[in-house]
Amino acid sequence: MSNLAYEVLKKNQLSVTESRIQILELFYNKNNALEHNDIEKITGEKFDRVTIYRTLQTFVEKGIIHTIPTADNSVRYALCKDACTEGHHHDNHVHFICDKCGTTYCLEAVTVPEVRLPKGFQPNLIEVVVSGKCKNC
Amino acid sequence: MSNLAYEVLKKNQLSVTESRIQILELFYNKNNALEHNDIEKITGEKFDRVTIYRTLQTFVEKGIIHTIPTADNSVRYALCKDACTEGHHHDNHVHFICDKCGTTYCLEAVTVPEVRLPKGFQPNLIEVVVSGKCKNC
DNA sequence: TAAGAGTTTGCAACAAAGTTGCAAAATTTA
DNA sequence: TAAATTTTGCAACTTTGTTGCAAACTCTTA
Repeated sequence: MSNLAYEVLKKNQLSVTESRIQILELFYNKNNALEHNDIEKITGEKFDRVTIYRTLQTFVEKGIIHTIPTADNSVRYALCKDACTEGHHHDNHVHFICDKCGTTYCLEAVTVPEVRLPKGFQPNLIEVVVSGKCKNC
Repeated sequence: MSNLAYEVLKKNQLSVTESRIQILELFYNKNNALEHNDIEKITGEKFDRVTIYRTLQTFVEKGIIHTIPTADNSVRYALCKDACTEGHHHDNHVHFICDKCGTTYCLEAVTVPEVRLPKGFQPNLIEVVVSGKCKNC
């Protein structure tokens, strides 16, 4: 069990459990976004489906991971930068989804451009999702 | 039955049926995005769930409507501009989702800004989804 | 405008995705 | 280490989406 995952849980005042440690490590090891289904497959029968749902939900609430909007209806999760805190996400980076291999990347280096909205619309969060061919395809 | 819906179906070489006309009119009347569930509720028991799914799918394929990416796992559909043709969507406009009332708008007037990607990433489609408070909230 | 070809619909049955309540197990507190 | 608290796994359920097929409808064309 890695110290990193342990410390992140502690820092967020979460009980340290097998499932939380292992699921969190999955995100640290694989450096791109994961779906609920991926996690279920990777961890095999180790954890109940419900536990995985609840763990992901908890991580989102605590600002440890964030969801990525996709045009198909799949829900993907990725690690948040340190700046994210409970209830307040600041992942103003661009997401990239590869059309070929399906991998979803958080392009931390690419910041979200300014968007001019019509009168009356007040922006809170701007999500940019680019799809195309990734560096490995 | 409106001429507009009828003509759009004809232009796209689709058989003209009750469900297609009525669902398409829904989009023309309500000027913002709709979920499958909305349509089911509005039309009541008039059409089978399966028919609605298939109708939406057909419309997407023909480029009559497009899907909007959302961070929650809901799938929303909105009318395409005329430029969209079968298999080729060009809705390079910004989408706005209101945090308060949940309404999803296509901001046709706001075009998607340029995004600089790291080496090796080739963009194909750029989706921008802004959330916040809309003009009516 | 009527018959035949082709398409679409509704039903049933199923599969996948997500949620809830609750007792048992694990973790934390003191 | 024992009690208090939290989390897990199970069962049951709801919602969402898919597939095959016969019946109904739409389109074609003579």
